[in-house]
Amino acid sequence: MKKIIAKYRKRDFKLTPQRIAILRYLDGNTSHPTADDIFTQIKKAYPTVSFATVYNTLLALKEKGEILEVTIDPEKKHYDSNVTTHHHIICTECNKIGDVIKDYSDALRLPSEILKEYKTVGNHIDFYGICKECQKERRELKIKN
Amino acid sequence: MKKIIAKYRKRDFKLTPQRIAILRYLDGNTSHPTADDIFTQIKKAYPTVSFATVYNTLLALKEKGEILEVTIDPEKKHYDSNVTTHHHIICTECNKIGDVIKDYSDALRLPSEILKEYKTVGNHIDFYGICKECQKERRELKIKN
DNA sequence: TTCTAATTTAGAATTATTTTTATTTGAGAA
DNA sequence: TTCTCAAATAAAAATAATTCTAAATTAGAA
Repeated sequence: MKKIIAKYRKRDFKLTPQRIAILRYLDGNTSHPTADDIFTQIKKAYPTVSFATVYNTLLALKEKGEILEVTIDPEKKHYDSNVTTHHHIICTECNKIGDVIKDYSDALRLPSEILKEYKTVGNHIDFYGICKECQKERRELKIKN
Repeated sequence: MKKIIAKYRKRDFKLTPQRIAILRYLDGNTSHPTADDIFTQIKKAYPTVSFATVYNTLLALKEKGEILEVTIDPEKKHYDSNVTTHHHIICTECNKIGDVIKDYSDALRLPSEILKEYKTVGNHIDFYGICKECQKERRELKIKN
């Protein structure tokens, strides 16, 4: 974390205690939190923190390329501090978002009609599945019924 | 369209004039409209139509598997009457959503760690690019400046 | 034609997110 | 260390998408 603070100090990003708390919370966090998750967490240490601060900070970090906004849950945005190439797998039962560390870029050749029409700049791949815990719950339900 | 009406009449889906108008609007429509787009369109013929009707109808159709909810725009849901395997390409300038008719299912082999953890049920692939019109606009801007 | 459960409507409520505004503060300059 | 001010904060209001509610209407079965 020391490193992180030093890094931001150099980068036109005023380090306030609230921002440091948000950075700390996001650093290495693979839970893909929403703005509300972050707000709830930061509120524990800074009871007066406002949503505006959380959203402002997330926007600033997004613009710096330090975090990604994850569009995968139709109800709300999630945030991911892992900006390296990876994908997500969402449990269709509990909506938990997991990481899939793999680069599929070579596998996705677009049809020539599309390449003619678009200057392509990237892609998103998400997977859907049922996680181990939810599979277990399903088995237990089956036994009961 | 006659066919469509006959099809729904058989399927536990009460056909009201509003619903027929929504079905007509969605049939073969590749514009990936939002609930608001649909509402605005239907209002022309049925000025008293409410958002609740649009959302109710979309939910019913989604549950029947007749349309897909497209989670690609972080601000709102889009709907797609094409339920066959295909993908989307979003223009990063104008946010227009285009179709990519191609099946990549063979190309996406999940890592074994994931296969151990999840019973996989599907995937979503989206592409990002700049569409022809926006490329043109960019060129014209460059000339002006 | 009648009946009834499903659907529609208008409007209020809810939820996520953004904006506004007045006040406070981090951090560089003196 | 203190001063200064652009940037950040907090509280609250605004906005936008979606859902809920309760009363009125209606599609389609009988």
